[in-house]
Amino acid sequence: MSTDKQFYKEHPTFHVAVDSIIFGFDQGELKLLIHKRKFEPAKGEWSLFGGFVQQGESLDEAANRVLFELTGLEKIYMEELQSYGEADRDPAGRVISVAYYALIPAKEFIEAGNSKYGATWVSVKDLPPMIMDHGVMVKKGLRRLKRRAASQPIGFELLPGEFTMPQLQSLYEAIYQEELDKRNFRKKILAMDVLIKLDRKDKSSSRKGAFLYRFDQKKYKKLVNGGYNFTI
Amino acid sequence: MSTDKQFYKEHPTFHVAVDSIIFGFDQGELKLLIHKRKFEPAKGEWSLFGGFVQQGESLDEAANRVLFELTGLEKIYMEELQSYGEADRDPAGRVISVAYYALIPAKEFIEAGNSKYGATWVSVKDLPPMIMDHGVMVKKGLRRLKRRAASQPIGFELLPGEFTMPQLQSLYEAIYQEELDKRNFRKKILAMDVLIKLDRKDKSSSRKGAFLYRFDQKKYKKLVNGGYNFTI
DNA sequence: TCAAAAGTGTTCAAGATACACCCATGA
DNA sequence: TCATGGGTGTATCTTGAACACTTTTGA
Repeated sequence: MSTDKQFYKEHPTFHVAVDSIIFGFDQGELKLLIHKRKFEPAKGEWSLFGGFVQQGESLDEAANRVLFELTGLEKIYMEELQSYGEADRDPAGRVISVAYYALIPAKEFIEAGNSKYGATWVSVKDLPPMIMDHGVMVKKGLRRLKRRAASQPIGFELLPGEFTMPQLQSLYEAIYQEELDKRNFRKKILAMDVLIKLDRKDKSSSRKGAFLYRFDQKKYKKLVNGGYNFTI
Repeated sequence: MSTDKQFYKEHPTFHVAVDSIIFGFDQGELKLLIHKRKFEPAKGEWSLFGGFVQQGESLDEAANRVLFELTGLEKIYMEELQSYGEADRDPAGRVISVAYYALIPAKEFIEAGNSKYGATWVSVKDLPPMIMDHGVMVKKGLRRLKRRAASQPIGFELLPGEFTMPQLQSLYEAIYQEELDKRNFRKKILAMDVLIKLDRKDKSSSRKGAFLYRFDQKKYKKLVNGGYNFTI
């Protein structure tokens, strides 16, 4: 075993960071959580939330830790997006960064934006310039979100546990950046038979009120095991 | 700037490796290029081809270098798949690995398999156990290939520049692991209008001979820019 | 002449799209 | 009573799936 370590030792080591593309949904808009960088270089410029991987910590663990330190949120939907390893991507030294994207439920939306880290939600339709390759990461994250949302029920991660049809539709419209026909949308979603309709209404956005639904995780898993394919 | 380096310095560094899932297509079968590991631990067990990232070298460059050193091939289709960063994934020490998948054209198939590194092509339908998390990587690579092949014309990367319809269909059957109807397959492919039919035939597999086609890269790019979506 | 692979069209079913009006409610 | 957003059904078109026979040619 000592010979192997010998072997590995010939090779260089690198700082490894995780950067998170954190999406939220509010006011009918898809938003991204960013902050102003606290140290040089590029101090004061917009940046994703990131941090260095520590000893004994996996990449996933590092990503979850960084998100937790920032927002206090745990058990958030997170998925690796892509690694960024250009030798000169960080002017302050070589850092290999693994980008993750995360979906924050609407319920937790406000608090996350009010954290002590100066986090700010910005609309994905109007993104400011960001440091280094963070803009590239976000673009890639958006593309991935679009594709994933069409083929897997991850949209629900961006909504509260109980939501209305108009809310759900508005979310998909924000992700796809296009308007959908509400009759066809309902038909499609309900045909998949993964929603539970509650007998309560949400009256916060209309006098009539809209029925609340819940996503049926168990039913969904059964369908998937039976070879079912979620598609919107 | 020295303060930043100071800042980075507080954080640990890691060995970073690339591991390549190398697919080839031959005899109607989708195959994977692997070799027997040359050093402890797990010496002599099946392993993907990998290597450590070097100073001044990006991840993509490292992946291409490793593939070149192994097969002598350049300009091969390669794409990052996923990073693997469990703290204990390598028993000989902490290594963060970035998995890539590569598609080797049929033409280069044989030479790659005959390299001095003892490379061996194995059918993806009958994979041997592999070291560490390499089996997991391959599974993920296969899933990705399936999805990509359905939505982007990457299948052509696995064929020679000129190919016949039966060959192309056989490739898709190998990727999807299911049989396709040849009339429907032709209809779909030809309807996309990205193939150039040549007036020559390949007679190596039948007396009648099958017409050769080429993939029309330019036409495809135009279609994509026009919002077209490749789908098989 | 015949074996073996290449090539070709049509029918049917399902899913996607387009589209317009009534309902419930609080102010 | 009326303004606002929620809710519903049908007709048409497009797309995918199923399916069988003829052609070419070298041995």
